[in-house]
Amino acid sequence: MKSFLNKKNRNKKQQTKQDIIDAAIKVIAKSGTDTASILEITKVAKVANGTFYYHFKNKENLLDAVGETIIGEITDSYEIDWTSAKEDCAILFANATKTNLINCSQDSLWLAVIIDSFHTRGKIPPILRGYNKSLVAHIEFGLSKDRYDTKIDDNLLANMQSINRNALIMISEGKSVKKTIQQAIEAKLRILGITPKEARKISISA
Amino acid sequence: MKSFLNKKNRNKKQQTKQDIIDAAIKVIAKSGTDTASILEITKVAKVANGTFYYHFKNKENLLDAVGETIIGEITDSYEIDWTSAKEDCAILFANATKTNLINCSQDSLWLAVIIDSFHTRGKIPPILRGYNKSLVAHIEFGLSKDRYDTKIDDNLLANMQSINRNALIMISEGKSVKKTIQQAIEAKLRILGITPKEARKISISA
DNA sequence: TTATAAACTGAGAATAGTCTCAAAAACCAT
DNA sequence: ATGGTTTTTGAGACTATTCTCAGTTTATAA
Repeated sequence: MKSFLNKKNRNKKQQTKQDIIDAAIKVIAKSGTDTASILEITKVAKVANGTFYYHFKNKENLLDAVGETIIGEITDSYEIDWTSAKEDCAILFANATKTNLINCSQDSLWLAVIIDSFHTRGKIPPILRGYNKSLVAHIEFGLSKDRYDTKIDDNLLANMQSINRNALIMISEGKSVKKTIQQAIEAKLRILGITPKEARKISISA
Repeated sequence: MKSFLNKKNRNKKQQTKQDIIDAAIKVIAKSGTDTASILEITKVAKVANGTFYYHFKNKENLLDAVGETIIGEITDSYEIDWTSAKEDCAILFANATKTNLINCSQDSLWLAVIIDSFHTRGKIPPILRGYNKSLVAHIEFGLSKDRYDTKIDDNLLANMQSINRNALIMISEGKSVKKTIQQAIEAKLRILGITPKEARKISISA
């Protein structure tokens, strides 16, 4: 069967879908994933309620799309090949943390959605999966060089994530971005086993 | 106007109220604060829906009562007068953390509710308020003795709380209580500025 | 026993949310 | 313009939840 979809039409459809995602981000930022309702999202997006169900199977489907939209923009900083890098891995890690937190804080709506995404019951939120993988690679490298002094497990990863999350909350509440990021880096390095003094030095120069 | 409430009757009323709170804890542990419904809570408590509204103004009112019930049982370990203590404050802190985490993990339902209470939008959950106050007193003492190396601010407190929360999550997922608590203590001490080696030593002997 | 106030009940009003669907509108190749 | 196709619409079916209230039950002081 011949498709009558031409480029212009596809753009139109895409645009509506994107409008809904954008509206969802606004609504989630305001009321959180759990309480955000389709009805309000379609109202904000200025489309009929039924239009939502033409583009998305259900709410979960929408949340995935929202997650992907945001992940796509903030995960660049993790794509580091630690093994081939020449600099001290603690310094690289500090820089990656900085870039990442700055990326997340660019847009206050996204910031709110990212913070919200941290608290899920049970399963790991999609936004964090990629982060964990790259984090583990980095810590393993640091351990192999005797640079860190810790054990890699769920607890450690959770603590690292929490430090990120707390930093983002502070930033969203208006605290100084620079200072907050410095503190986050320092806390992470200390947990990894860098001495307090050195952790401070690295965090300040990052 | 004379009151016809005698002791027995008052106990009856209190009992019903307590039944509802207990049921709420069960339901919240299963489905979380946000999705727990009054209808299900009253069903579990084996009282009519209307009875709930006789005892509580609304859901928020109930959640406060639940929080208070749990706080009452777990905050004992914080009631330490740091300034008059003779032992090293880091060791005292490690012991307090241990006692506290053990208290929280005694009852799996409470554990779930406490973990759930950590993620709230906006205001600090009642369960955490008392904790913060005592935590600050402790860190201030440690700083005055040059035992710690950090700055007290919201970020630090949030990170300390997150470490507790993550430990409780690990415990609720079946990880070894002893090991998890040790890790939590170690992470907290490191963030406070104790060197990795000493933090490990203290956490192991706690 | 009886009168009175407290405690409880459950039907249902009010509200709010998800999702379906038949019909309408918009789009575009011919 | 025409007609087939895609996209959008919004009424409403369905489900779920909060909360009210008139009436019932329970307890007990007198």
